[in-house]
Amino acid sequence: MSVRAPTELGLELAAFVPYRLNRVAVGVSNHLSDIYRERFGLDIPEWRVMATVGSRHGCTAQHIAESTRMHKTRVSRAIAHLEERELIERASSAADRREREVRLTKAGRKVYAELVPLVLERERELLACLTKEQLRGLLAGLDALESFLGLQD
Amino acid sequence: MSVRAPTELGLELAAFVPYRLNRVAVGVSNHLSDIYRERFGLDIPEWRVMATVGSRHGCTAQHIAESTRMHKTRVSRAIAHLEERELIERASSAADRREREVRLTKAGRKVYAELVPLVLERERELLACLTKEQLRGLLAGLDALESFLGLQD
DNA sequence: CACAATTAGTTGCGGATGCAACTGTCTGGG
DNA sequence: CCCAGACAGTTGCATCCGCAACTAATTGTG
Repeated sequence: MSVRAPTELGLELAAFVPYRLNRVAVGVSNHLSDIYRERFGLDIPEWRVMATVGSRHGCTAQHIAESTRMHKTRVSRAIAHLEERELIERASSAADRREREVRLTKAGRKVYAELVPLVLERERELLACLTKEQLRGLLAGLDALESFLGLQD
Repeated sequence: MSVRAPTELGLELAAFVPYRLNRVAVGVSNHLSDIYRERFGLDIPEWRVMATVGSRHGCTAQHIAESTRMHKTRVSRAIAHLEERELIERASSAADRREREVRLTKAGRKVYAELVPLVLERERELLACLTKEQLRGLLAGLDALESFLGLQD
């Protein structure tokens, strides 16, 4: 199956899947970030840290970095900002004092509890533009690409 | 606070479509950039400028910015780098002297001619991990999402 | 024809980011 | 028991990026 005419010499970015994927991912991210940026003042790394910490009962920066695939310095700085805003708190782990256990504060849990439903609703709105077959195909395509690229968890 | 099942209110990033799209797009972009970064020393903005200019016979920075949806300053700086490397050249437009017509130099056309087949081959390799059904679903999903997000050309 | 508004493109600046080097802590082979 | 190496996390530094302000040229409107 050919994506474009095989005789074409040039490259049309608008039909080039890596480029289209990037553009759609950025568009979806912007569409979503309206919520956590404008309403809660979070940027992308901070939102991802909140999402990761909120779905567990405490975790390390190392775990957040692996889970979100962000660079450890990006995680470190996002954690520092969130700690300043008192949305998360850290305690040195007793078992390994190199580690610091990250948890949501009461204020952080409040933000998380407000934010998650809004974000899931945005996802639902977004996916509503797809037919069931398109959604199934898109998810299957993402599965296959994640597998090919070694991105599975 | 009330007891709740984490799967009801919690958010699992690994199953969250905006996050999966971003991760796959970054992975695909890295997979692709091995070619233009390591073999030709181009970064992403430079590669996109080359791809846009190469498929036309001269265009303006404005056109490149619209076509690639990059910020005009990002385009301006990429063009400056490529001009230093003598892969592109600029000439003031006679019709509108604010504009500068961007073209590939001979060296630029050589890089473009080598690069495009390699990049298209990478895209083919990537898409080969998908079944026909998955590819059709993915492309249909991208179409629908681009339309929903107002990203059509 | 004059001048305000618009457009193409560049640049100063503050903030974000990744890499490498660093601190402090843990661990395993001798 | 000790020290080299590994590991968690932070920070200095160079670079990248977008916003806003700027220059220069064009267009529209009276």
